[in-house]
Amino acid sequence: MLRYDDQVKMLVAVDCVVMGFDGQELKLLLIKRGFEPERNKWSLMGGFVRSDESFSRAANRILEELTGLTGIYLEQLHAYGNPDRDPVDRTISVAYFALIDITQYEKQLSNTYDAEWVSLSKVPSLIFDHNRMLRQARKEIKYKAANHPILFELLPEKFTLPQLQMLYEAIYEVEFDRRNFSRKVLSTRLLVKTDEKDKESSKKGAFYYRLDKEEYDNKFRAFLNIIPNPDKVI
Amino acid sequence: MLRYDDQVKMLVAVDCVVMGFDGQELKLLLIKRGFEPERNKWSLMGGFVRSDESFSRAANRILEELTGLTGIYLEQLHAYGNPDRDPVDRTISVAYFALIDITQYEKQLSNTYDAEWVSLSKVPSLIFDHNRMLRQARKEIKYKAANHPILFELLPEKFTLPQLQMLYEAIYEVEFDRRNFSRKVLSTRLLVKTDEKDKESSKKGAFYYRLDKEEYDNKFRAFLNIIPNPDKVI
DNA sequence: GCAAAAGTGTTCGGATTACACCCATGT
DNA sequence: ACATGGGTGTAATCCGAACACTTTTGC
Repeated sequence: MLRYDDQVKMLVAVDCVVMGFDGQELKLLLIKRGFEPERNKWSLMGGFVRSDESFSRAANRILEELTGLTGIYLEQLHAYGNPDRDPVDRTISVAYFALIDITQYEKQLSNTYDAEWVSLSKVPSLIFDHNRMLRQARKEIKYKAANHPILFELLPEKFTLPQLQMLYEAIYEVEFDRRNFSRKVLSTRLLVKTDEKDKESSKKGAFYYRLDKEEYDNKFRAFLNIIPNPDKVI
Repeated sequence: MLRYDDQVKMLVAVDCVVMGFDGQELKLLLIKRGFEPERNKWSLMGGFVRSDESFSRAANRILEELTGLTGIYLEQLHAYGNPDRDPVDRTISVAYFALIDITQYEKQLSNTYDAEWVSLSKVPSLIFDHNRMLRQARKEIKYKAANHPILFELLPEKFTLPQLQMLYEAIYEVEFDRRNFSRKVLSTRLLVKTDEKDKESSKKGAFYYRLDKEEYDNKFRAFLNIIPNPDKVI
C-alpha cells in the first residue's frame, strides 16, 4: 500500500458565516460553543470535516445540525491555516458564508437550537480567528454584491423595492437615491412586479416584486453595477 | 491535555498555479512530479504543509524549493477537499495562484530545476484535480484583472503600452482599441513614462513605462475598469 | 518615398446622476 | 386636507466607444 510518509496530518474544520436581514438591519448567526476549549464562548457555526465528506457537504451538514437550515446559499470564502489559530491542536478551517432570509427561519431557530441572531453592529468577541473570518466575509459580500445579485438570498420571496434598497443601504452603510435605485434594479429585468402591495410600512403601500428565477440564474454571474460610485463605497 | 477525540486528520497540501507572460503569450509553470503516485506526470507546483507553517509560508517555500523563485505575488484561490481527489490518502489542497515576469526567471529555471513553462493553449492533462485548479485560476485572474491592476506582476520593470495591451488581450482573448486602451491605462496615473524607447518591435519605437510604486500600492484594491464591455468578456 | 507601428484628438451615444413633480391613502 | 412615503419623468453631465489623423523611422 502506497503512503505519504513523514507528513503531518491536521484536523480540518468548516466554519460558516451566516448572515441575515430582518427588514431593518443585518444580523449574524452565532452559537454558544458546546465543547472545550472555549466552551460557552460565542462562535460561528463550525465543525469538523468527516472522512468521506467534501467541504461543501460538511458545511451543509454542520449548518443543518446546528440550526436546522437546509438548502441555503453557501459559498467558500477562504481557508485559514495559521499554526496557532487553534490552541489545542493543529486545525485548519475552510470558511463559508451564507445568506438567508431571517423571517423564514427566526422562530424555528430560537426554539430548537442554541443559535442566535446578533446585530452586526453588536457582534461580541468570537473564538479563535472567527472575528477575522467575519470581517473578510463582510468585505467579500460588499465586493460581490456590487456586481452580482447575491443579496436576493437575504430577502423573502416577495419583497418591495424600498425593502431591497434598505438592504443595500445596510450593506454599504450609505443612502441611495430612491428613484435611480429603482430604475437601475428594474432595468436588470430580474424582478417581476406582482399585484399585491405591502401596506405595513406606508400608507400608499409598495408593490411586491419577486425574482424572475430564470433571469436570475442567467445573470447570476453577470455584472450589474447596482451601487453608485462603487470605488468610493467599497 | 485537551484533545479533540474521534476526529479525522488529513494531509494538507498547497498547490500553486504559476502563470507568466513572455511578451507574446501566457504560459503556465509545470513540473514533473517526483514521487508516487503519478510520478513523472505533469503537476502544478505543490507540496505538503508542515506542522509549523501557515498556508502562504508553505506556498512560498514550495515555490522556492521547486523553482528558486522568491518574493512573488501569491494569492489564495480556493480550497479543494473532495474525498477522492487524491487516491492514496485523504488530502486536501489549498490552491494559490502566482503571476510572474517570465523573462526574469526563464534561464535560471531551465538549468537548475525540472520546472517548465508550457503555453496556456497547450496544457497537458495534469494529476488529480490540477486541471480544475488551473481553470478556476484563469477565471479568477480574468475576473480580478478587469478591476484591479494585478497584471503588472507579469511584466518586467520597464514595459511599453503595446506590451501591456498584448498582455490584456492574451488574458481576455479579444482585441482592444489601442487609443482607448492607452488613455484608460494612463488615466489611472499608475504609470510613469521614461525617456527610453523599445526599438525591438517597431521602427518608431514605443516608450517604456514603469509602475509608480506608491500609486500602485494605493490603488491595488481600487476599481479601475480597464476592460471594455466587461460583462461580454468575462 | 513608403510601409508599419506609435502617439494624440474629436465626436457621438448611452449611462449615471441630480433633481421635481405626481399619486395613493390613513389620519 | 394634509402628511407620508411610493412611483415616474427629465435635463445636465460624464464616461466609454468608435473613429481619423499625424509622427517617427527603417527599409
